[in-house]
Amino acid sequence: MPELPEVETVRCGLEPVLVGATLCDIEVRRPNLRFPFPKAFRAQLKGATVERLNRRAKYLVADLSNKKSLVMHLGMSGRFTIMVPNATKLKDTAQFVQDTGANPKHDHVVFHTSAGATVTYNDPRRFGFMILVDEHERETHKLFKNLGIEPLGNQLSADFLAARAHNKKTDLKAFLMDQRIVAGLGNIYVAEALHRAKLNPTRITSTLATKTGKPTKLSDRLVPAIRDVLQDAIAAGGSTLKDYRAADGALGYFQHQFRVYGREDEKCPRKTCDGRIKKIVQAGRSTFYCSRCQR
DNA sequence: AAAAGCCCCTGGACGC
DNA sequence: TGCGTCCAGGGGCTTT
Repeated sequence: MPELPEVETVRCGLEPVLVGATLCDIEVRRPNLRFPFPKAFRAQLKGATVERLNRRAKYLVADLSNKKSLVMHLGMSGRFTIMVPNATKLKDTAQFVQDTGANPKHDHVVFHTSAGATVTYNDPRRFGFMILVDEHERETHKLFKNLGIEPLGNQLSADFLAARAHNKKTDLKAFLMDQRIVAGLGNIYVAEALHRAKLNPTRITSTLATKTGKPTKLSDRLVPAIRDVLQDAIAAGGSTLKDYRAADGALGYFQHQFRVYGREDEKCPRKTCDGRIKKIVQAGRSTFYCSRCQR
């Protein structure tokens, strides 16, 4: 499910409820998600105060007062819902639960804050996970140490892309999906960024750079395409496919702005292009693009 | 070292 | 209505 814009939307929703809150209890309703919960998971969280809630790539990182960080990944189907004290009247609660559309049998973790709020993690496919890392591991843990740059930070540049693309034989789809290069893009936003940049997802990555590893005009185009699509998606509250919701239960609306993703056989949305959107499979996953204007 | 497969898991859409 | 099949916002791990 969630790529960078969805995770950022969730982070923004959770932040006002969790930051500054003390976790007075945690229900862990099964032994594992994708990975087993860490030993003493509940005990380590209980009584801790959340000092910050950050996002790194597609991870949420809650820094705790006990010098640990709770690292959470939503996998494909993970979502959070918040209930605050004012909405706990039975009728409101029932309505709210119904509105979120989540099957309560997949409510795997419930955080209770001292302010009376409840934050529930629901994840039917259980590809998500939660782990605890020590303060000193916040950047060196194996999940983080190989992560690439944040695409919305100032490290993303044509020079950077060219340097990483130099001599690479993979295609652009794989290049942008590789979290070790740029972290946070996924299947949707790679497709959307490549359309905005007029670049074919099957293009060989090394063509983003000259023989000496300097940027070509192609990498110049790719940088704003990546930034813009992510910023636009965050502004729209992410994308809602199937069951994604922001933590406050709101739907994201960026899916209405998809230019190619899920639009097989539709006309290319670029006004000056009369191509149609194609669907191909790369590395076992669908790719949507216009073969006319994306070269 | 880089790249390609396999796999984890549930549920919704579709065809018969 | 009830199957069986395919597909889905990810990424760790194993194999080439």
